[in-house]
Amino acid sequence: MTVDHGPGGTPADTAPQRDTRQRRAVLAALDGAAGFRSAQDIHTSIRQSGTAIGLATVYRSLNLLSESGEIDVVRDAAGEQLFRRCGPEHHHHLVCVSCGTAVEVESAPVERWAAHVGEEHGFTEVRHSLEVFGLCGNCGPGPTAG
Amino acid sequence: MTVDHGPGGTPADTAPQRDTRQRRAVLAALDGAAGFRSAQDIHTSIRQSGTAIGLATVYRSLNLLSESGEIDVVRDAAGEQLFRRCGPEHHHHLVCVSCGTAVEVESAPVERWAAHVGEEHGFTEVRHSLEVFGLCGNCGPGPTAG
DNA sequence: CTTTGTGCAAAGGCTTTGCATGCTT
DNA sequence: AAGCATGCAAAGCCTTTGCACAAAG
Repeated sequence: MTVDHGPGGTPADTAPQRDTRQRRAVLAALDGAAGFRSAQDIHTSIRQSGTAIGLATVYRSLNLLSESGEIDVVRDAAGEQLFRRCGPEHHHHLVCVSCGTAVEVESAPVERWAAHVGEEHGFTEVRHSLEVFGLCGNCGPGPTAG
Repeated sequence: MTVDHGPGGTPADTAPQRDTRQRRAVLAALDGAAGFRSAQDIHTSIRQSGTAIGLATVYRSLNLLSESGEIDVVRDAAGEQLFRRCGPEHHHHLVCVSCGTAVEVESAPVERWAAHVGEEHGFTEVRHSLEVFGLCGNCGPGPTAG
């Protein structure tokens, strides 16, 4: 899944970024989304809401945002990057494979487990990526959903 | 990280596959590897060992193998697919980011945690993908490695 | 005015696909 | 003999990059 905050946790190397309409639109699109969204979805969404913006700009903004640690990036099975805005703390997501809704979940046990496993095998600078997928209550086993 | 056995566990829908030299070479390359390898690495490796094979064939074989559940597929941060042969059982890997060595690790606690988290949020058909990365003993913090 | 951001389109990398031929069964 | 597998190369997809213009500070 590849959640990538970077090995060191919080990058915090926030370069002075300008305040443009496009940059704001990207943030807004992220905020308005229930779960993870692809760059192209975000691009389409912004355009549909009336703001002119290029796909390259969306990618550039998204990359800056993720480098600043302001958004999380995961990668789906197809290799497409998915973005979501959330706090800088380390956590994981429970993602609905049907509607894309994502819930941030407590992961303390996993954090410990990962650290433990790493030490046990003599690994250092241990980090991990984890995503949990499933069908949420709304999309769950029903007449049309599965 | 996206380990993809498919939602149902073991696919087992093994279509009759032919026994070709190339197919064998791919399996052999996987067996001879300490950890995960990219399709292109495998391709190069096979050619270097004297077997003629096309890149497309490597991809096709790898895809068939993963669909049959004979190999695991993960995806690195760059979006490249990495393959590794391992048993059909569900497990996870501790991967060295430097040399690619992969260790299969006990994951019972994580299995339970994932199932628990899913239920707690009303999710069904819960599955997960997880990889732990780090520097192994050989590549660990040293004069040139870190 | 200087610097950074934007747009368009082309390029880039990884992966898949089309079509004729070879090998497996 | 029949059919899947192979090879090569072109196409496909997502993403990044180059260059000139516009906007932000």
